[in-house]
Amino acid sequence: MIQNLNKHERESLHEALAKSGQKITPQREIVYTVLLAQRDHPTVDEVYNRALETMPGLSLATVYNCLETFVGCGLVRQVNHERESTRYCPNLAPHAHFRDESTGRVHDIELPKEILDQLTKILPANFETETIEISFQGRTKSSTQN
Amino acid sequence: MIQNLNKHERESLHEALAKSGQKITPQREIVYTVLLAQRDHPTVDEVYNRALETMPGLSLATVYNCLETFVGCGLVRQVNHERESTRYCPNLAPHAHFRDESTGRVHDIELPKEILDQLTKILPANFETETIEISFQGRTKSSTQN
DNA sequence: TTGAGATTTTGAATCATTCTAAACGAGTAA
DNA sequence: TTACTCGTTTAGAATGATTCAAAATCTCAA
Ligand SMILES: [Mn+2]
Ligand SMILES: [Mn+2]
Ligand SMILES: [Zn+2]
Ligand SMILES: [Zn+2]
Repeated sequence: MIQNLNKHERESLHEALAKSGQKITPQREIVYTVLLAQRDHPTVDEVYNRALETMPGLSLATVYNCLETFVGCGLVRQVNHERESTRYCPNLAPHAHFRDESTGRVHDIELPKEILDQLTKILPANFETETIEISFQGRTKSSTQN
Repeated sequence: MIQNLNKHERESLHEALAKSGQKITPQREIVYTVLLAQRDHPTVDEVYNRALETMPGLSLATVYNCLETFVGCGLVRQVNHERESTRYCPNLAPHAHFRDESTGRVHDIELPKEILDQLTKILPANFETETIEISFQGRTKSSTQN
């Protein structure tokens, strides 16, 4: 089963929501809990099915709503690969994503600040960046499968 | 109107198709011509509408087919941003994309080889990359609008 | 306790993309 | 010429993730 949010986690949820004038609700709390519990970049349906175990009446639309809210207040990032279902990531550190094409799994890749800096430097002077997304596609060699 | 392919362009089209055992057809030639004529990363619908001016009977399904064929033989790249329609890019040089959020336009950003090299170095040893995608979102300041 | 405003819920609508099956066309063998 | 093969194109239906609309619930300040 899924642990509750600890004090610090509930704090950042509350703070992020409050900052954009929104409330903590049981549904939002559970959806956020699901995201933190297993950091495998779940799709909406995966979040929905995991959350159902804790709150059987929850609706899919609400999961869409909650996730959209979280993205809107900067608590969570969307991760898109090709045309697949959007995935969600609560890791707020700057990082890239690696999608293993044989398993479909998405891994976080830590992103050195210096690379981000270099990247913004390749832009023409009048281009102002708000976000940068970096995604790798490939395979992970066996051995100790990550 | 749209120029025909020049000798070199028709050559790379023929070669790329032949390499994967496929033929040049009038439809493929026109779709490829449309892509080269205006390098603004058109969507399928945009390609379709531009191609219709030259070949009125062309079907949308065929445009999907042709573009998929081109992607499959490495002639063209798909460009995805968020959940929007897929766009297509015939620029084979390594490059990133910048999406201007106020206009929706997508610009090519030249990508120094050294940055690509550095990027592959941040991966764990057992991660084998096949593709890297880098995309910026932001705005272009006015003045001489690019 | 009440009313306003936010949130959730259900089910329908959207729409880019994919699928299906029939028509077509170029090339080849008979 | 004719018939056959196989890849391609076409029209239209199906799919499926996401969004929308409207009614039901909830929250919370007054
Ligand atoms: Mn692909
Ligand atoms: Mn967005
Ligand atoms: Zn992530
Ligand atoms: Zn491009």
